[in-house]
Formats: sequence, structure tokens, C-alpha cells
Amino acid sequence: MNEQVYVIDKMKSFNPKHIFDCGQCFRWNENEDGSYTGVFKDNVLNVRETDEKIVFSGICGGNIKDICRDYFDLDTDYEAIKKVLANVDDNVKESIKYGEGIRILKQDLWETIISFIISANNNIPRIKKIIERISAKYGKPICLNGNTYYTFPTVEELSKASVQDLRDLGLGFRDKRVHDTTQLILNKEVDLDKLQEITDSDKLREELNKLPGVGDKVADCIMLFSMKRFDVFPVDVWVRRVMNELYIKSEDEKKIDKKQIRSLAEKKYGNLAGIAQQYLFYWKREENKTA
DNA sequence: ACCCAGGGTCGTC
DNA sequence: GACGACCCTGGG
Repeated sequence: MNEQVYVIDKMKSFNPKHIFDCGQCFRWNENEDGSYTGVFKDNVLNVRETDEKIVFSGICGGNIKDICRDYFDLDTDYEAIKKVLANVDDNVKESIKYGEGIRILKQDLWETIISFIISANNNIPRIKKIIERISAKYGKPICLNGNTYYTFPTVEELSKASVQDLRDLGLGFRDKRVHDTTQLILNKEVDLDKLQEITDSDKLREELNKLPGVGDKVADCIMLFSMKRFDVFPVDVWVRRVMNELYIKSEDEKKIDKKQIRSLAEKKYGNLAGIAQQYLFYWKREENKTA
């Protein structure tokens, strides 16, 4: 395989930092020159901005243009989406100003399932390290610019890992969940191809809940980040925090019912709740970093 | 040294 | 439905 290049014009709704740093993905890292490199499926890609262009380059398992348009969801009009959401209220408007270049990626379903099982009661730096170790041990190597990258393992590849193997990679109590989920998918007790056909989000969430380690929050992340279900609204500690600050104003944020937050989001943001969630999450988290 | 929190889920009461 | 426990790591 040789290196391919794809170039598009710069646009407001494409900012690499916003896209890769808003918590939806774990395998993109910034380079010294400010560009980002990441691995997804059998692709290793570099994304860099010039004065007027966005340049994608790397090793791809197929045509780089098709792969980028699909993965970065380049045919969805984010300016139109932002216009609708900004009209909801000033809070959302402010959060959009902060992360105007966010796009929701269309990531691999299998990788997203395992990644977000690992995310449970965990922090992002550690999640990223664990996923890298899994890939280095069970994935396949790909070289780009003198560096070796590893694909995220397929179901078959990861099914070779025992619970103890996973524990040794630092997964902690999530080892058994990842192992058992892998087996369920391998045996097609949960058929990933058929999941895509379920149009109703609540039904789809129920089906995902059959996988060990996949509760409501993880299921919502899977649907949003790999299946373009923009109507779901994953509620984690940060989103709970920001929704309480902006709207609910409860003394004890932990006591708020998750269903209350979700129905509030549905009422305010409708079928774009998931995208609103990303603006709010990014806003709150970045603010927290600099504080 | 100790405590707390991190993109939650699961088993038990 | 509510409560704790849970493996591990980094930061106060």
C-alpha cells in the first residue's frame, strides 16, 4: 500500500483540534508540527491545515477520498445544524462559538463498542493508553513516515485475548466485560450487521445493553459516535454538570435523575441532542482544563 | 502518606 | 430504585 493524499478547502465546521479533542475518539494525537495523526480501520491518516486547505494524507485500505468523506461525515451540513442549535438559547450559542469546528466522526462500530466499555469510570489519558496497548498486541502494524502504527484488532484478533491477558494490559475490572462482549459478538449472539438495521434508537439501545459493560451511557456513545444517531444524548459526569449549571440548578447534582436530563435535552435540542452534547461537553471540559 | 476522581456498570438489597 | 464496589493512575 502506498501513500495517498486528499485535499479540501478549509471550512468553519472543520477544526482538527475540536474534532479530535472533543472526547469522541481516542486514537488521534497531535504532532509537533500541529498536525494530527490517527488510526482507524486499516487506515493511518495525517490531517494538517494550510492557509486555505485541509490536507489528508496517509496509508489507506481503499480510496482516500471516499474514506475521508465517510469518516469525517463531510456531506453533512454543520452550518445548518449550528444555526438550528444556536437558536435554542444563549448557552448553546456560546458553546458552539467555542467548538465551532466540531464534527461527529463515523467511527467503526466494533472499535467504538470496546473503546467505550473501557471508558467506564476511567479517565481519557488512561483510556488512550489502554487502547494503544491492545492495538500494539493484537492489531496489525502499518508504517507511515518512519513510524509504526497498529490497527485496532478485529473481533477475531481480540478474541484470542484471555481475561488475564486483558488484565495484564491494564484494563482493571473491565477485563471480563471486554472479553465477554468480544465472545458474544464473535458468536453472533449480538450481530453487529443487524444492529445497523434497527431504526428506533430506544430499541437499538436495548440491544446494545445486552453486551456486558454496555449500559445506557456507553450505548448512547456507541450510537452517536459510530452510527450517526444524532438524537441520543449521552449523560456523563461532565454533561450532568453542565446541564445542572445551565438549567436545573440543583444543590446536589448527583441526585438528578439521568432520565430527567435526557428528556430535558430531547425537549430543548430535539433530534440534534447528540451534537449539542458534544459542543457542551467540549466547552465544559476545555474550560475546566484552563481553570 | 492519604484521598479523590475519572466520558459507568453491575450485583445486591 | 438506591447504594457500594470496582482496577488503576495521576494530581492535590
